Amino acid sequence: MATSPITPDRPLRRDAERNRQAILAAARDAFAEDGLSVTLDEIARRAGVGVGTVYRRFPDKEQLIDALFEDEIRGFVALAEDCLGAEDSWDGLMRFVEQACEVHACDRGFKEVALSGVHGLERVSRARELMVPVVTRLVHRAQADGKLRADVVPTDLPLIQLMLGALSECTRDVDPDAWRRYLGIVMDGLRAHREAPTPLAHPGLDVVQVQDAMRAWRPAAR
Amino acid sequence: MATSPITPDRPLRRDAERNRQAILAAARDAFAEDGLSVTLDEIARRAGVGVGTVYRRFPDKEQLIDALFEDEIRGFVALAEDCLGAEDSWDGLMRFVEQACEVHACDRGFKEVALSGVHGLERVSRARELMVPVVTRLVHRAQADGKLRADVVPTDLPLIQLMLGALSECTRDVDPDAWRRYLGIVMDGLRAHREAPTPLAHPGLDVVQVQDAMRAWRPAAR
DNA sequence: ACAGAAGTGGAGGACGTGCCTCCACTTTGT
DNA sequence: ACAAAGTGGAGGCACGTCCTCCACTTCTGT
Repeated sequence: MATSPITPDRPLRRDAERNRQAILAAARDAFAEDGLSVTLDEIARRAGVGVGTVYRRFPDKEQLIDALFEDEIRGFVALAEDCLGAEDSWDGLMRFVEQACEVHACDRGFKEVALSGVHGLERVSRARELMVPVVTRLVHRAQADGKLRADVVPTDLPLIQLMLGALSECTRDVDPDAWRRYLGIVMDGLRAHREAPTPLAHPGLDVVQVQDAMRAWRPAAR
Repeated sequence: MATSPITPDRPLRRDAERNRQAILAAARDAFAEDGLSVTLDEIARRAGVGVGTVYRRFPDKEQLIDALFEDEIRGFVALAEDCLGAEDSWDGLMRFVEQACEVHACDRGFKEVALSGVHGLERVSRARELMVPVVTRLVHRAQADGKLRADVVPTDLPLIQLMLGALSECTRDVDPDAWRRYLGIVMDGLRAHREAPTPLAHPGLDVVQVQDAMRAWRPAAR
């Protein structure tokens, strides 16, 4: 028994590694389109492999999520740090919230990982925690400049994201950019001073669109 | 065959009518607490009757919902009309949105019937449609007075409700009135003019509360 | 008081959904 | 060419909801 029969980190066989990549790619797409609730069966179907293969590579969905989203979250943190460097503190904050909404609007999986707190293992949670200090500094900087109303606190931002995310979830099929309109309204509410309303980036929906959006709204289950 | 053996509108036997009322009351409570997704089995349990009894009285859940919520919606329309009578048009609008949030926050069933558009039969849908003209007038009146920014449209209101509703769904167990804070921010965004921020009615949440709220957030299923 | 109509309850069947296992088979590397 | 590695997908399991069914109980009119 000089060498154990299975070395834990022996590289995968070539075909197996190819499948692993296919699974990751399929999962990324599926999660982005349909959110984290897609089944591993569906991911297998998209990747063109059997369910068994998926389960061998990723013992459960959480590990697949963890592997996929750690990088994405870190990338997003970097993006937030970039907003800290904007010359105008309000623009930086605004850009941050807008980009967050953008990502949430086109990647449901990311949104769920970022907002929900229940998904992901250590790696993702640790990455998520990196957000806190950056957001705090974004808020305080804009307040120090007198641009952001003094009575908001950093923890307001995730909740505002949550509101806009819920909206964009409903309007995604009706008018995918509708959230920009409501982001405009909320941001106007966040300004410290403002004589006139800032023009809204997006037109209002008509009655039929609102009806369809409402139909898309699903109450939290159970 | 002078009289058919079963007259369609013969009154129920006394005990049956008592049970019917118990079912309606239990359903009202259950829907308010847990939303429309409660099972008829659960409603039966709460009413202290068997499932069979519930199914005999209300062939399916929709009819039960229809029977329950028609009145509630009409009552709410009346309340909206009342806001139209407020001497200050902005206060009227504000009161309307606030009351809507209040109802949504403490009666999940009502919120789902009012917002989702998929529940309820004719009676409820007809009642829901009564809202449209009232909301339109509330908005136009506040705009005519120069209080509400000119670029909002009546259809913005349901979507704003939806945003705040999503938020209040998440924070209900952490801080049931947290929605008031974000309503304050949004309303400030809706004002046509405003030098300084209007003081917020509710303090911000701390980091732990936000974490718990996020944990409560459930992405739209499937 | 009694007959028969009306009403009851809740076990359990039908169905749907998602997770994951298992093993006869195929592919790869040496 | 042969063993080790990898595969696929049918199907088992667990769960949850909806709703039916019928032996039993309760009511009501006479």
